[in-house]
Amino acid sequence: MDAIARVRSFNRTVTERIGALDDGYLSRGRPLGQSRLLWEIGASTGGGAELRELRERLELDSGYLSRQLRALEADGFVRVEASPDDSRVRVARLTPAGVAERAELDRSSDALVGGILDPLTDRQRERLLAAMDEVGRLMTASAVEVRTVDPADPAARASVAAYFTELASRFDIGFDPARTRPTPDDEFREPNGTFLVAFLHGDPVGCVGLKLHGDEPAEVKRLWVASSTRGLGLGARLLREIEAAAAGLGVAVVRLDTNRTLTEAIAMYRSHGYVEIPDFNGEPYADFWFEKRLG
Amino acid sequence: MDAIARVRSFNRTVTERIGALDDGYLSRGRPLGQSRLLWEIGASTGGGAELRELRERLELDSGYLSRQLRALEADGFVRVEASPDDSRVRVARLTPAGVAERAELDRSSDALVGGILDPLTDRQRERLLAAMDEVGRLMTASAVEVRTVDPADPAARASVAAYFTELASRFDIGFDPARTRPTPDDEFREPNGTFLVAFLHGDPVGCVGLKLHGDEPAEVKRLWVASSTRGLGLGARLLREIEAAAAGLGVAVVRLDTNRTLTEAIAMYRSHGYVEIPDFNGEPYADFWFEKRLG
DNA sequence: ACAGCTCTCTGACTAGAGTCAGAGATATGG
DNA sequence: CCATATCTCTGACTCTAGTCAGAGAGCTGT
Repeated sequence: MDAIARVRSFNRTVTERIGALDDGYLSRGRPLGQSRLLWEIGASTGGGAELRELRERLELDSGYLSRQLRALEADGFVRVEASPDDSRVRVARLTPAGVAERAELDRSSDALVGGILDPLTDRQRERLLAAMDEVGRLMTASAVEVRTVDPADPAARASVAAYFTELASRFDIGFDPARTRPTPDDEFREPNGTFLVAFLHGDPVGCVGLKLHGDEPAEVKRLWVASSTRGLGLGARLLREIEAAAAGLGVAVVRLDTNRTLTEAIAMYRSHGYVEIPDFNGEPYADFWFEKRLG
Repeated sequence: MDAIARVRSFNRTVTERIGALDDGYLSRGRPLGQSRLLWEIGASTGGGAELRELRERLELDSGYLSRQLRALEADGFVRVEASPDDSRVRVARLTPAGVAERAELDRSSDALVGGILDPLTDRQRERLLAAMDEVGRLMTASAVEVRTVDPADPAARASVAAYFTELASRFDIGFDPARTRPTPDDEFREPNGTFLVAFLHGDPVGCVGLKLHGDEPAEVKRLWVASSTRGLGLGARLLREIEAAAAGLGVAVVRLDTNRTLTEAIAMYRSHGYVEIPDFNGEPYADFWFEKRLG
């Protein structure tokens, strides 16, 4: 059976069984949308959910959301009131009855999950959960999109900021961006270089920059993967993609530096054909320097 | 993370990505139901699909199906005509335009599957497909329902018939039901015994019978698993359930006989605590006899 | 031949989900 | 303070999906 047929067959089995999980929401005699909304309002931390945020999360039309909330209000599960900060913004919060109802939804959904797990032996159950985790991880990995982005773009800025924060927490000597060798935006922009950002559901979850040095080897910098997406092979993917971009720009050799605390990164460089070389840039935070000949 | 949370998380990831596969059907500007129908008609072998069969397969209301077909006819994708055998029955077949349209649907659905698989490395892809197979298998296993059924019930009859057919094809000396020791229905009925059938989507896919012998050990017979559901642990499950049923009827020891060609069954008996004993029933087709003390 | 059944079709509904335009209230920068 | 933008709400729609009752044509056993 070829790959596509296997995915299709998976799709059939899973949608049939997992699709039934939505029935938990339907089982309380309320349209699915309202139950989901009830659930989502309850999921918001503490004080309730701003409507605009709900709209964004659930991708709902504003008129539609409004009507759904009215229905939930009529049932006494939700109260909608103006936000104290900005009275254009309205905030939905569950009433005690709403909290109870949501707990009931949870329970019936749990029961449906139980219907899937209970007929299995412990060993089968463990294997199913492990396989589910694997499918979930790899499908998440495949949902990640890597795009060339201008280094001044908010997504690039956020990525680099997160990268620096990460360095500060990992390096045993801390990290001060001011002490590292600076790289102005322009050096990550064609024709001087390029910058890639990995997005998951629109949020940046990784990045990598490339800085050309004329005939000298180009430099790979700012390779970062959000902690939420570790283990998906995203670092390797960014590395592959930046190497491909470099090759496309006529680069024959790439170099990079790294810190001794970044052990996974060092292992990854070695396993992807990078070989250790002496200090080539005097970067104060670096302990190791690597090089790879492309193509 | 507990089991239920893991299933929920799987659900979220998968429905988001896999749900998109339906978009392939929607992408041609036609309601989902019609595209599915078009696809299903094309999937029928050769001459077209009988409406009653389509209705059954897709669980559609007869009026609803009729309307959908009219729409597809109006688009020139389908012709519906009376069956030559029975002119109450109508048969839907694709026109050449319909065949082309269906191929187009296939292509856009393939492209969506590709969108999932393409961003992955070969190794990741192989792991994803393997994990999908595993999830599919185990979720199918958990969809199997084992019920006590009267031995005269059509599902029980069909199971036993399939069991005999299987024996005939496996035994090196063939199998003639008339030569085996007969078991009248009543011996698989309480208070003389019991009979379990495993159902998948309403179809029988396995069975097992129990025949009491007063204070003597009870006998497990007719243990069968459909070839379509091998490898799901269904044989072991039926064995467990019949042992539980036996224990519930006060049985302390169960026995069974088996043929040397049924090697998986023999291995299963051994691994489930059955020990070999001498011939206790003179069954002409048996080569091995086993016994297990319950509880 | 005809009663009773099977199969399909039509008409008349309902419900959920979602879209769109614009009104009204409130904030904010200049 | 005014123009402009933001946020929510209402009213008026559309579409898909699906249900139900009953009519009409055709088959089958007696």
